[in-house]
Amino acid sequence: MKILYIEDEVSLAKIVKESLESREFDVLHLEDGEFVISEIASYQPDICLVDVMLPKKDGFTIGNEIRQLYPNLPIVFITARDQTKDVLKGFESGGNDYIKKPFSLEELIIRIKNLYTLTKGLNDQKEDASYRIGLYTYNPKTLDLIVQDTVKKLSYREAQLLMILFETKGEIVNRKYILDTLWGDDHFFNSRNLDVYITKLRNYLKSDPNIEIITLKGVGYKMIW
Amino acid sequence: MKILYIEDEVSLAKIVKESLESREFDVLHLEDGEFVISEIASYQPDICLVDVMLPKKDGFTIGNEIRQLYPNLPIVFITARDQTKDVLKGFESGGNDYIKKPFSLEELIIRIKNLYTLTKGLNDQKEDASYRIGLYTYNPKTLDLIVQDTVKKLSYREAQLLMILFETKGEIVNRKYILDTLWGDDHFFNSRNLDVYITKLRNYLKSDPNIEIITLKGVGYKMIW
DNA sequence: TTGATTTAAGGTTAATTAAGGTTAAAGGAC
DNA sequence: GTCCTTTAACCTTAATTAACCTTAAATCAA
Repeated sequence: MKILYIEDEVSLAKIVKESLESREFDVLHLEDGEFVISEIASYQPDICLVDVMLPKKDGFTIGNEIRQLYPNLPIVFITARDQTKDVLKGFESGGNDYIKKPFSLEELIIRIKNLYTLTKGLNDQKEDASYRIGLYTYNPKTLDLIVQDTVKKLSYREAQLLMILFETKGEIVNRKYILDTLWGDDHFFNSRNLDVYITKLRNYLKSDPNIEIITLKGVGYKMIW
Repeated sequence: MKILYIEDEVSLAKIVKESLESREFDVLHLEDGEFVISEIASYQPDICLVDVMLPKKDGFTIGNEIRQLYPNLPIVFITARDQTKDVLKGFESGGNDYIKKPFSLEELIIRIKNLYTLTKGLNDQKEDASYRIGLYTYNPKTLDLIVQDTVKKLSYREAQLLMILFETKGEIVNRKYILDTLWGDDHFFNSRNLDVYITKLRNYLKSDPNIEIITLKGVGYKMIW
């Protein structure tokens, strides 16, 4: 996880950078925001940590510049103790947070992690993405299978099976592979179990006639849409 | 091991103090040297860490005062980057050291370390470290779970469970892991106990519909928001 | 070679069992 | 007493097992 850190107090910055690095964060420290846009372009940070009180350009101005080009890049502002909340209000959107000076390192790390996980779905397609299966949308985080207005929450087993079929879309998955993956072995009872779950999924997915879970007898399954 | 730390830059001081404390040092921070003698008398430090550049009374003056009354108390001076060695020469005796700003925490610790001992006490100075859980804010120190205007004070067990779920946000936690961690074993009664606390937490957290504690039957739980 | 028959694999639905949820009451610590 | 934790009773739902049905491949008779 990469953090762009803009702070003019060199003594503080050095300590914070060092501490963050000891916790496996990757930190680039800048003393001012002069070249922040080009730095973001080359460094590709996951989060920005910006001191509000800066000599050349103040932190909010920098924040605005970042927002315009990178609307989903989370920013944590570091503000003076006595600064009012009102000043920050405009920035308290989903992608921002602030922390008061003097701050606890623990608190800073928690806020960074929190903000990052909150927003990572926005920039990063991988983490919070939902999958499209024909007319359906499946969200692996919430286990929700959605079509039009209806939401079906899948059970653990259903979700596991759907993911295997999704991952191998258009290809053949061996029955044995599914059984071993989900139940640990391909014992007779589990085999019948799999049949049951295949039926369930076919049922859940029947709103879209183009989605098919094709049986390849003696071999496995193939899901297409 | 107790450290008396005199530093006027509050931001830097807080981080240094916290970092030292996280390594089992006990730190008393003063923003100036005004009452240093009485503080030493009551706090009984093993070492003093003194910034040279202070607004009211400069660090060397403080050092001299300490020396007169406590000739054997070691003092580490923190000096500005461009300050010459000559200024410090008079103080480079057996009982003193100095470190240049900006300094590495590791370097500081090495210099202090001659009296390093492990103590059990954890850092209890963390002021308002709090966690964000959806619309909620949770303060692990006060055990307050806050949403809008309402504050719910969690019990010990509730807090433990919430922390486990929080730490593993978005990931699956095994039921067994929770049971072993909170109750020491996964006997039947404890298992029912866990169910009770899951219900409680779900209730407390229901103001934010995006927060879910998903059951993965036969496996565990996954908290998302 | 081709259609009928066999057979094993898988499909469907329902019953059973096990896991967990909910609520309330009992027990304990302060 | 009061608050928290544990125990308990009963309820709900998911996972498994079971029974019976269907289908596709394999075998076989003409």
